[in-house]
Formats: sequence, C-alpha cells, structure tokens
Amino acid sequence: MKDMDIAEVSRRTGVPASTLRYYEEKGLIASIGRRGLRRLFDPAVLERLALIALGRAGGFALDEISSMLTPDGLTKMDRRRLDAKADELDRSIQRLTATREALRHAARCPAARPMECPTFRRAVRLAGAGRFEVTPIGPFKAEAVPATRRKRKTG
Amino acid sequence: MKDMDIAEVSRRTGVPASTLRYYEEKGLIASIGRRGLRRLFDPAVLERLALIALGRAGGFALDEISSMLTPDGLTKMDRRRLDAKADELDRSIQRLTATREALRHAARCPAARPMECPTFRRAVRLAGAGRFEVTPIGPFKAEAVPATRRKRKTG
DNA sequence: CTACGAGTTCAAGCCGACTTGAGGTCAAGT
DNA sequence: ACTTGACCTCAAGTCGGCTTGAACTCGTAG
Repeated sequence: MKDMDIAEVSRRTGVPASTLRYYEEKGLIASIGRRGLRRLFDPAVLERLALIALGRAGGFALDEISSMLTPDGLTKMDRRRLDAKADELDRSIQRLTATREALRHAARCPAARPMECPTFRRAVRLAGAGRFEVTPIGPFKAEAVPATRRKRKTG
Repeated sequence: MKDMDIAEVSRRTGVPASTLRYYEEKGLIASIGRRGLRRLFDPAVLERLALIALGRAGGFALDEISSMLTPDGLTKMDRRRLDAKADELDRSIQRLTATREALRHAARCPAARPMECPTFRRAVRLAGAGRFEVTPIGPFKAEAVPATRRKRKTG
C-alpha cells in the first residue's frame, strides 16, 4: 500500500477532506508530501486518525489530543497524565450513568411528578444536578461559586 | 421560603445570573413576576434547574431539554422517548468506557507504540475509532459516508 | 433628595470544530 | 490544445451555549 491522496484517506476513514485539511493545519496529522498541489498521505495516517477519533470519542479537545500524540506516531504521555484523563472520563461516566438511570426511571416510575420520587431524586443528585459540579461537555462549567462577582474565566 | 431574586437563585444553584436570563429567554425557566424591573422566582425553579442540569449532564441540548419538560414542572415524556434517550446515553457510556480503558492501558502497557498492543487496539476499536461511528459530543458526525460529494447536513 | 448598587435590556462577542464558497491550479483524457 | 474535475488556498460562516459591555432603571439607605 503506497501513499494515498486525501480522497482515499477520507474514503477509508469517513473523515471529510475538509476535516483532514483542518487537522493538518492544526498539526494533528501531516501529509508526507505533494504531487503537484495534492497532498499525499502515508498509510500510517489512518492509525493516527483512529487515535484522534479515540480522543474525540473520549470528549477531548483537539488541542489536548495533539498534546497526547508524539509527532512520530502515537500517544506516549506520562502515566500521570493519562491516568488523570482516565479519571476524568470516569467521572463523566458516573454522571452519564446516573443520568441514564434517571431517564430510565422516569420512563417507568408512576409518580406524577418525577421529583417526588426518591429514586429519581437520587439519580438527579448523582448526576451532579443537585450539587452542580456539572462539567459535562462543552461550555457550562458552573462551579458552585459565590455567584455574585464571579470573574471571567476566558479572555 | 418566598420568591427569590435572581441573585439568590444564582447563589443557590451556582448558575450565573446571565445564564438564568438566557434560560428564561429560551423558555426553560420562568420568573413568577417582577418587583420593579427585577425578576422574582418561585423556589420551584431550583428543582427545574436541577432537572436542566441533569439534562446537560446527560449531554442533551437545551432545546431537547425544553422538549422534555412540561411547563407546569417536570419531565413527563412518553416512555419511548425517554428510553431512546437512555439508550443513546448508554452507547455514549460504552464508548467512554472503552476510551477510558484505552487510556488506562496506554498508561501502563510496555509496548513502545500503543497501536502494537492488541489490548489497546481493541479498546480503540470499541471506542468507535476504528469504524468511525463516532457521534460523541459536539460536531464531528463522520458517518463512514461515500466521502466524495457528501452533501451539507446543515443550512 | 440623592447616590448607590444590584438589577435590567439588547446587541455583539467568544470558543471549538468544522464547513462552505469563491476563485485558482494542475495532471490526464479526448 | 483544451476541457474536466479533483484538488488546492483563504476567508468567512455556522452552531450551541453562554458571556460581556454599554446604557439604563429602580428600591433603599443615609
């Protein structure tokens, strides 16, 4: 198997060409050269894309992912950091599991109003909705903060 | 406990006032009236915010959440939909779990390059990164599509 | 009466991860 | 020689979920 053009990489991974270009621009992947204008990719890029997808599936930001990949190939981070990430994921999983349970329960609990049901309340609490640690995904990092005069966290 | 002003709601939930206003604008919560300009909230809003947080924790969009809440109070959707949501969450959990395992394994596997390790490869595959079903979070819905001439999915 | 500060509105900005569109290039087929 | 069409670049747009800033309005304490 020789080098592939962007269309082939796209076809084999399902990742759109525009995304591949974007990833290259961000330094997540690299093309091995050009033929004319066209990028040529080493088949190893497929593996790398799988890793990137792994990271995305884990909810990591592209920047984080790129900090986890070595240029020559694959992830080679220190245990600490990987473990920290795994722990983070673990907490997400806990929350999601509680949320799932709350949903399942709500689907079959006869209580007129879900919140009247202790099982549901417990799930809500476990989901982090009672105490608002809530760092799920995307923005929304309500941190149970004094609330008045919370300072900007970004820019 | 009587009606609360926005600061109190914020203090008690950790949700910034700006977010509360935004939620009201989106119809996710409602204030029970005004004193002068100032919104007054019924304590029941706390419960509703907990539910919203539950939804967010589950990765649901605000619009989805609002479609799950009845105006008078709480979620009262048909079983089908709740179960569908729970199933969706379940798939997310599977992926996240595989990702976590991949990370944990990568942290202690001695293989020079993680992808050489079958355990890791398996985790990557389970994480959806090999077959790219990858509908994790946020954009990035690569659907193993013909790749050339994929048509726009949004506006 | 006046100032203060917490509240209000509205429009605009921000972030991440891409996508889209206009306009350009180039290798290969006829 | 010319057309085709896949690829290219770069700037701008999109989407969700908020946040921020400017300008304004009140209720209350002094």
